[in-house]
Amino acid sequence: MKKRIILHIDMDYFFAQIEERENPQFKGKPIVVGADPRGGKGRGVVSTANYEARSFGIKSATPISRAFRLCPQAVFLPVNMDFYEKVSLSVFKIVSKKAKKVEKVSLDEAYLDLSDKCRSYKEAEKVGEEIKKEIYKKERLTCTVGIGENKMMAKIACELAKPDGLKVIKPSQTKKIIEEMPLETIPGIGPKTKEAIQKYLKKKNAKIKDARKIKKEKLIDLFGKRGDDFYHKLRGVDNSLVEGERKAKSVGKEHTFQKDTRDPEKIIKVFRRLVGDVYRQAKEEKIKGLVVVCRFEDFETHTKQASFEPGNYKEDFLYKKGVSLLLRFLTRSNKKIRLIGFRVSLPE
DNA sequence: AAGTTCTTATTAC
DNA sequence: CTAACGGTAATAAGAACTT
Repeated sequence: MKKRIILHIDMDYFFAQIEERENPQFKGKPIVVGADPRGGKGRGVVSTANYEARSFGIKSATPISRAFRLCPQAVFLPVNMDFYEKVSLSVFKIVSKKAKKVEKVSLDEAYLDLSDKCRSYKEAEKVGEEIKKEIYKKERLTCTVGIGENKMMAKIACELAKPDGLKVIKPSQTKKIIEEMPLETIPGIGPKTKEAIQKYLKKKNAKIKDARKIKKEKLIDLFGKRGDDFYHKLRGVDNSLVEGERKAKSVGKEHTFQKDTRDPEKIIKVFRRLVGDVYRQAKEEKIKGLVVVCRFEDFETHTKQASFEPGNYKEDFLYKKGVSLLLRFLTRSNKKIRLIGFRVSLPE
C-alpha cells in the first residue's frame, strides 16, 4: 500500500460569498442566505452565512427564525441555486484540470488524489496554491485547501486553515495533531455517536485521545461496521479512496407546508408537483422503486415504499402508486402533516 | 433459516 | 400567545416479510 497525497478544497462560505461578490453594497455586513425569515412564518433554516453573520452565532442549519432574532439587521437573501450551480461548474472546470481523479462532494467541495502527480508535499502545496490563484482570478472567490495523507486528514487540514487558507498535515504530524480535538472532528461522528462514546467513557467533552483508549472490539460492539472505521480514524487512518464520478442511486423531492395541514386537496396538489419534478429529474433512467415520506406536526417521520422490476415507468403510474401510499398516512393518523416527500430509487 | 424488502436512525453538506 | 429545525442523498441496522 503506497503512500498517498490527498487534497481537499472547500469554497469559503460559498453561497454567501457569491452574494457578496454580486452585491458589493453588502460587503462588510452580516449576510444570511436561506429561507425568508418573514415568509411562511419563518419555516426553514440558514443555508450559508458569512463570517460577519457567524459572529452573531448564526451558522448553517440555524433555524431562520432564530437567525433573525440573533441579528435582525443582517441582510437576508434567498437561495439562488441556479446561479451557484453555474459558479460551481466554473470552479470545477479549474479544479478538474489538477488531478486525474476528482471527487465532488457538493457544489463547493472536492477531494483530489495527487499521489501520481506529486512526489512530495511541497509539490502538492504548489498545486493547492495554483488552484487558489486560478479560482480567484477567474471567479474572484476565495477557497481553502487542505492536504494530508488521506481524505480525512486533508479535510481536517482544510478546516484548520479556513477561511482563505492552505494547510498541509504531513504523515509525521497526523497522529499528534488530532489528539486534542473533539470527537466530532472525525467524519461520521455526529452528535449521537459523540454522546454514545462519551457515555461509555463517562467523560464530558471527550477528546480523540480519550476515545483511543476504547478497544477496537468495543467500538465494533457499540457501532457495528462503523466502529471499526472509527477505531482507525481516531488514529488518523482512513483508507477510503478518492472516487470519481458517482451516479445517483436515488432522486427525490420534499415539501414543507407553510402551515401543517390534513387537507387532502392541498396535500395531493403538492404531491402531484413533487412526482412531476422527480420524474423529470430522473429522466431516462430506469426506476426500481419509490418512497413516500410523511412528517407529522410533531416531527415524527414515516416512509412507505414500493419496489418493482427496473423499468421505464410512466409518470402516471408512479403518481398513482405514490398517492395510494401517501393516503394511508392520512388514514392511519389524526395528526396534521408538516412535510411530504417523494423519492425514486435507480438501479446500480 | 436464509434471503429480500421495508423502515428508521444517523450523518453530511 | 414567549416563534424549534430545509432539502437532498447515502449508509447501516434491525424488523418484517418471503421463500
